[in-house]
Amino acid sequence: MPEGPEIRQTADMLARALQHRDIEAFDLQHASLSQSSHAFEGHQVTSVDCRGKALLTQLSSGFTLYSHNQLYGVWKVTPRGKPLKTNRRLRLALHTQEHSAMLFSATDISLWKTDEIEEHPFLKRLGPDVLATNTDAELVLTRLLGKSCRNRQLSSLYLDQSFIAGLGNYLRSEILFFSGVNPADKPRNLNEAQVQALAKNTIKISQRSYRTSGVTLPKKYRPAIKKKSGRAYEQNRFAVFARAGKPCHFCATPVQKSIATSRRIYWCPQCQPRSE
DNA sequence: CTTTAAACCTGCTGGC
DNA sequence: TGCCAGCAGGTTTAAA
Repeated sequence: MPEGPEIRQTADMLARALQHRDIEAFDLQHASLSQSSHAFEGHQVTSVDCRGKALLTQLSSGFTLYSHNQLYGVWKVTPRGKPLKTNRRLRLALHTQEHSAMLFSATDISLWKTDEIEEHPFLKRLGPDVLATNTDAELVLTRLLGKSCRNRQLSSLYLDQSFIAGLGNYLRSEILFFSGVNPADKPRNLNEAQVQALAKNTIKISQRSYRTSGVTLPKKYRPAIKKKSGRAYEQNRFAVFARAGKPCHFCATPVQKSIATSRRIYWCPQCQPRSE
């Protein structure tokens, strides 16, 4: 169940386990890989990167593995040979001397020649990755005010991967909230300060989520929580997302919930008034 | 051009 | 306990 920050952490995890290590064994379960042993046999993983929510595992064979987790795919890394308890369907496993990296459940998997990966139809349409080092607030601002974005509702724009890749449903609610803008507004109707805040927070909140493994609510608004999982943790990850009816941390007004672009969205009517 | 609705894939949860 | 409907942090497609 990943958005950009979670996918980037997965890429980091895979890189730690696989990068520059010999692939000693592999298991190609997914149909699209059945004739692809040559890409893995006797080779190494050169790098693991992500573009939005797509993972790109580059191999020394000159091929790059494209995989997209969608809602349900998941990568697991274990010490080599340690059995893993799961009912999920294994799609792909790469084993180094020390580790096993296994991809479960994902269906969107394909192998590309590295120099042709840009031809992938999904990658071709992506905007800049929100967590890429050269993506900054200025770039987001430029895109917000660009022709194809400025007249669209923020609620729609902030799920569109061609605007900024890696944004997703919880980041949408959180970024709009911290920017004090209403989901129904459009970039062209915001004032200067609002667009600037929005651009800045798009980067800031995404980076915070990456750094904290998915927590966008600043520490000072959260009770001390020991475990990085469980109900208390889940209920205090976000400022507004999944907090319908609960008091806004800034003004105590009940958080609103509705459906926008077929997905849940949350906002504070007091902190995020319409600007039109 | 922009928005909306439905469909698809798989996994998990909650209600009966 | 078992089954099923409904939902999920995603994406594509067609249609309005």
